[in-house]
Amino acid sequence: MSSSSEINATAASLLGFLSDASMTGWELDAAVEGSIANFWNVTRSQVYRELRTLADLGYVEAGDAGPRDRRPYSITEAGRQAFAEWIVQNPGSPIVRMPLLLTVFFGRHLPPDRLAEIIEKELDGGAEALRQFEVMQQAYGADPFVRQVLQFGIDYQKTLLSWLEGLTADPAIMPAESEKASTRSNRED
Amino acid sequence: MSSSSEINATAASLLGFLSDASMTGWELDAAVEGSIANFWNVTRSQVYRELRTLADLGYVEAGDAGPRDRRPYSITEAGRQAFAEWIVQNPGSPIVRMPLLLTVFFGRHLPPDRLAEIIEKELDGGAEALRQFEVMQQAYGADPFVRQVLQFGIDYQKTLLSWLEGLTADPAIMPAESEKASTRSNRED
DNA sequence: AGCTTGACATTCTAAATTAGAAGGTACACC
DNA sequence: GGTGTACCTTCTAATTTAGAATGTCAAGCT
Repeated sequence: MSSSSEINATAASLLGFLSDASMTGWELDAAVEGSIANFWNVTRSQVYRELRTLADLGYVEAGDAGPRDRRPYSITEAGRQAFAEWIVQNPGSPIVRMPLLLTVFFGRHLPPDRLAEIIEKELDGGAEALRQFEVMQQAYGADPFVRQVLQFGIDYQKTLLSWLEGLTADPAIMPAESEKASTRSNRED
Repeated sequence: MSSSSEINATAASLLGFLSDASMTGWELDAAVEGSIANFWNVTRSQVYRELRTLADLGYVEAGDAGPRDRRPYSITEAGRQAFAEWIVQNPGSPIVRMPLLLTVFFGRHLPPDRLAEIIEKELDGGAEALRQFEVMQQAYGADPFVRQVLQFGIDYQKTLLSWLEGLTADPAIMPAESEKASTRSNRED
């Protein structure tokens, strides 16, 4: 009630990063990409746009342009306060778009072979993502909060993977499973 | 390559519903809300807009307006084909926005008490969502594909819940946990 | 019957968001 | 000293969103 200007979660995240160190838009984009991108999608243009908005609000301050118009932004006292006000709020409801679940939902319109292919590919992708998260947890382990978020990524990927395996094992979905894993190792691509 | 007009996943979903029965925009919105809304967000306006687009493309046909401008749409042969072409594609990558994870990620800027509150609330919400999915699985159990999608919802919620419980148990995150579960069963609301 | 209320159904509009093209700079290497 | 590539920001058109605006019918009340 006391604060009239509510910032959105993306802007708030930028403030969050900036409260550790001054950064340019480019660096912020990289920071986002390397951390929260998996559960909070931000495009590069949005980083720059929000940065300008935040500057207008007085929450960040642009330093002098460096080498390639490289402009470092630093958080202001007002910015720290805005961030503090944002983060105590109840987090909003998640918004997800999972095309895979759409495909499975309408799966009865899909040739079983094709579905099997799709699931196989998702299994590969999921395993890869899981590995990524595990590597990141090694690297970023310092902050326990960050560590827990990465842990969620790991838990989630594992859940996804075993669900996918459950799909392949469901006879109502994969009826024509005649040949088992024996011949599997032959085919590669 | 053979098809020039690619439809988006939302439009495709509408075709998916319409392949079972003709429906009005309102009914489609309700169908979406009662099934895929959890993993594919669609607003009402988008339903109507896509319906018009699909009509322009010849994938659906509008029937005569009924009682309250209520206009039933039915899928055409071309529509069935477009849907068939859409569903065999590789599902795109998921896009998620989870404010909760943002909050935890920046959790060190948050008073521990407040974080505990937030987690508690999320635990409640998650338990409720889990119940919902379980009820839905009872009701919609007919189609095994739908059943599996609901199963994913259940698995996911369970993962979320145990992760949240892990958070409350992490001393690096919840340092001031003095009183344990003993008094918990008393409070009901 | 006439009136009121609320649920039903669609359309419209302003704002937010996105993807990615466009424009420009500096550094490293030849 | 010239050239290519990676760096860094800005811009624009298209898409998407939330929800206000508009209107209709049905049921219950007097």
